[in-house]
Amino acid sequence: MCNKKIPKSVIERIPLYMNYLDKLIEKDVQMTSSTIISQDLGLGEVQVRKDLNLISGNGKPKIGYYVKDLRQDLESLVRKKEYTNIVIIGAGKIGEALANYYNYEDSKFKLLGIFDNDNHKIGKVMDGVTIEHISNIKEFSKTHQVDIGIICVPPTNAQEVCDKLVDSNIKGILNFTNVVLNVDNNVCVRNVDIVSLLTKIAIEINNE
Amino acid sequence: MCNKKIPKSVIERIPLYMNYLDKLIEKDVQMTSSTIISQDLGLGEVQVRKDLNLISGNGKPKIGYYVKDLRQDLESLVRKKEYTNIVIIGAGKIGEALANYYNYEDSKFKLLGIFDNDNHKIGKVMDGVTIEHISNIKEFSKTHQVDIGIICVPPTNAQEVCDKLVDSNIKGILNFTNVVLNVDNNVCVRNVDIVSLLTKIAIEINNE
DNA sequence: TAGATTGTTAATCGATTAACAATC
DNA sequence: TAGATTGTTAATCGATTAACAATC
Repeated sequence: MCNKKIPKSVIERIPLYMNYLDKLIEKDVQMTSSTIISQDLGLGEVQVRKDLNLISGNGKPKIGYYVKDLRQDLESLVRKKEYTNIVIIGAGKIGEALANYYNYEDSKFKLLGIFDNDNHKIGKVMDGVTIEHISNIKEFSKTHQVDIGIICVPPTNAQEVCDKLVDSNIKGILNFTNVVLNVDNNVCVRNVDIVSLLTKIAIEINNE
Repeated sequence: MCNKKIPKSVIERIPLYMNYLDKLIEKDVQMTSSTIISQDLGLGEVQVRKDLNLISGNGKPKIGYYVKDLRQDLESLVRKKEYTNIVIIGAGKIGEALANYYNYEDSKFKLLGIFDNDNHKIGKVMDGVTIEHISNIKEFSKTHQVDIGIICVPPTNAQEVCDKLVDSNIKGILNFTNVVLNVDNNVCVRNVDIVSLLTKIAIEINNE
């Protein structure tokens, strides 16, 4: 469908560019350039130039980039519709924190549903969304176009929940457990394990 | 001090190996090998062999590795003392969720303190730790050896809090805001921005 | 025109993978 | 010994950086 394949390394930097451009738009800045962006973000100048050329290709020599156009080019890489729809699985502390997360409101991610397996929680409303039973997820995803599922359940249930999401045709998973999830390679998984992150930091400061 | 410099790419995989070995130890498995590990974790065989050789170097031809010894070699990369001490800055939803995080208990990370700037929260006990005012952090870190600070404050306060941590001689920072923190390069920062993570997933599933 | 910025081509660097000799 | 595993050396791959020509 889209044949412009973006390297992993570039994908890692895209949110950085998006946040940066959003700030420029807030300040009503019209134009920018690879040089300026690279300085402000602490990246290599050529790296930024290559990234932007790949992402947009609308740079003008001597001029640079129109901020709004560039922002739109980034946006179209991320979604072809207005919102990316997400669901949260697991209405515990982490799930709750995510549902309330201060960044959602002005983002293009829309929380469609929260699911849990604890009957005491079903029916409760969290951040304007009613908690449903996990067994409803497949039915739910038939009527709602769910793009990403966020797994915030205890590790023992992680793979089982993951399988349910994949079975519901959800193609993106954000995994907050420390379990290495087993999925088809057409499903995109990213992991946020706090202990793993702390461990990596500990290694780096321990070996300075 | 430690001249065995570990490449970034290897550091990324170390928590994976640690979790894996922990499971083997639970199951009382004595020996393992690069081949087995690579299959179970879905990594390249040579990659695992090279990693383990760099990390430990105690592999025996035809035999493989002693699980417990290998686990200990990994441990000594992460810390030279019993615990890595952490503090949480920001006692909001995210901070609270992290303080209660189900993984802490059996990990080697010890939560020493929680700090906030909201006087209503000071003195409250959260997960057995009393919330203190952020202005106490420097004094606190003189008497406690704090290794890592976790920033869970609103974005507008992130850089200011970061500066306080660095000023308190804390060398590792886990940043839960979407702010690009400005630090000396002897400080190690890792970022966990949910929206950025979701964005990267959205790009990948949008460009399949 | 001169300067600033672009995009591209070539060189370098680092990480992964392949091939293979060494060994318990 | 033969097989399984190790560690190492060489080849490949991808990402970054350097050099430079093109252009508004």
